[in-house]
Amino acid sequence: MFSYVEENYLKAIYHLSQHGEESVSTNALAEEMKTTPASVSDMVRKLSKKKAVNYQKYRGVNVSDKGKDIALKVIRKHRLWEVFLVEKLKFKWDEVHEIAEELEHIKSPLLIKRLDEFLGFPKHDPHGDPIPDEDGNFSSVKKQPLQETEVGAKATVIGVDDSSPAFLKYLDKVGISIGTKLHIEDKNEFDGSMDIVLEETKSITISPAAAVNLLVVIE
Amino acid sequence: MFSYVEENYLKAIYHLSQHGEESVSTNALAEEMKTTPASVSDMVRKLSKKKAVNYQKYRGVNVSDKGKDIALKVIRKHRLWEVFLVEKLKFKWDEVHEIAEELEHIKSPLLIKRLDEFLGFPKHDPHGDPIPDEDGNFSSVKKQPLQETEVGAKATVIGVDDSSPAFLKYLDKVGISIGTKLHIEDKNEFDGSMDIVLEETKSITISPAAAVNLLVVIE
DNA sequence: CATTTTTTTTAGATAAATCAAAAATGTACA
DNA sequence: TGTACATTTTTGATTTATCTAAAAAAAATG
Repeated sequence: MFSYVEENYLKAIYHLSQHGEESVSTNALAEEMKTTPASVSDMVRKLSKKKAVNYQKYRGVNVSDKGKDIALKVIRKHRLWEVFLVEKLKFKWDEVHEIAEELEHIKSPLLIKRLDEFLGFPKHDPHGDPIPDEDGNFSSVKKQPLQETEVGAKATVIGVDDSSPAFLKYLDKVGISIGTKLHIEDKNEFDGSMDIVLEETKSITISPAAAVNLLVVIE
Repeated sequence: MFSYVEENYLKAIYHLSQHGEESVSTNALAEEMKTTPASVSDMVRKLSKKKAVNYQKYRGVNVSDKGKDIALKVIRKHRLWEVFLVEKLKFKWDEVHEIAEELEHIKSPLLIKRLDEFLGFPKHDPHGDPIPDEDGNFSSVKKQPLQETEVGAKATVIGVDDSSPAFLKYLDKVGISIGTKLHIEDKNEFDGSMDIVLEETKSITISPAAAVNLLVVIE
């Protein structure tokens, strides 16, 4: 139905219209897709003929309901594969994007259903971005840096902002990984460090530098 | 370097030259690839220019060392993904081929290295076909039906020939899956049934109908 | 509001993979 | 050994995605 390339265009149009203008310009799309405005014009006309986008010459473009559905399915696949790569194959957070760009175009819906199940129905990818469900709905829980979470809250680690080897090594050392549940005991005013309890057992103190880069959702 | 389509041609040429003639005809390749002889002619000329095949007009075609290397890498990926689909995602043996046809073209060599590791370095796919290693070498152990294995032997289940739901359900019920280790206690002459011990603990009797469809390697 | 600048589209070309029809080559057997 | 049949290649076209250069439209500016 839709080619690999068309899927990528739809994903890019959806992406750009999400953070920023509701109507996406040809130039902006060309930059995102690393191609020329001329190619974008052609492709957008084609997607319009297929009813995947709303488009009027010189007026920018936007995904239609149909296009949005396709874009969200691709995003769902991308993020599930990222979880797989990090959690099961031990890739680092910053190594997975390129591979997931390929994997996201594998067609079988049953494959994705089974993968989702295998991964335990994750709601966020390793970057903390939400994974849409089969119908394109996002989980309502919002990610936030641990730093901004108040004392007394219980939270689950869903990802990191900083994926430097040093930080990942540190997390490994103190026993934090995706899915780790934690309880915030106290914030120390004088240096901003936080006292937290991991999995109701291990107490640690975490620096503000680490806490801003650790993404959690509140339970 | 080589496109998705070129990889498939190389795989098909390698495949056909394996069981049968050493030189592959245009018509045979067209049938295998579900395309026309005209298309095959074009592609083969192109692969020849790229030094992936040895080819002389009207004389058939064969993979070069370079082409063989590519074909084996694709086969390795295909079979590793099949193991993943069956063992981890609980697909049935006969559902995985089509999906693996897509997955085999994902490029990242690191992905395959990690996948191999994650799966425990399997030597055979769920159909009992050997998985080439990174250098294209096949394991020397040969698969055989349990039926042909002699009394006293210790063997490991590597796959099945029959993937009907009924047979798979039966295997599940008696506790046989890929990797199950078994010891052959006795063969009963009168009906050809076999007494075997699974994982050194569970004794069962298996009918000849089941034993011919169960593929094992001897340890 | 006319002119310049920017953005976008169109036109014409190219590369990859394909096909149907026509031409060339090889094989078989009478 | 030559003709008929089968196989293979070539030719010319088509589709998809892309590009450069040129034209058209919209936006910005004085």
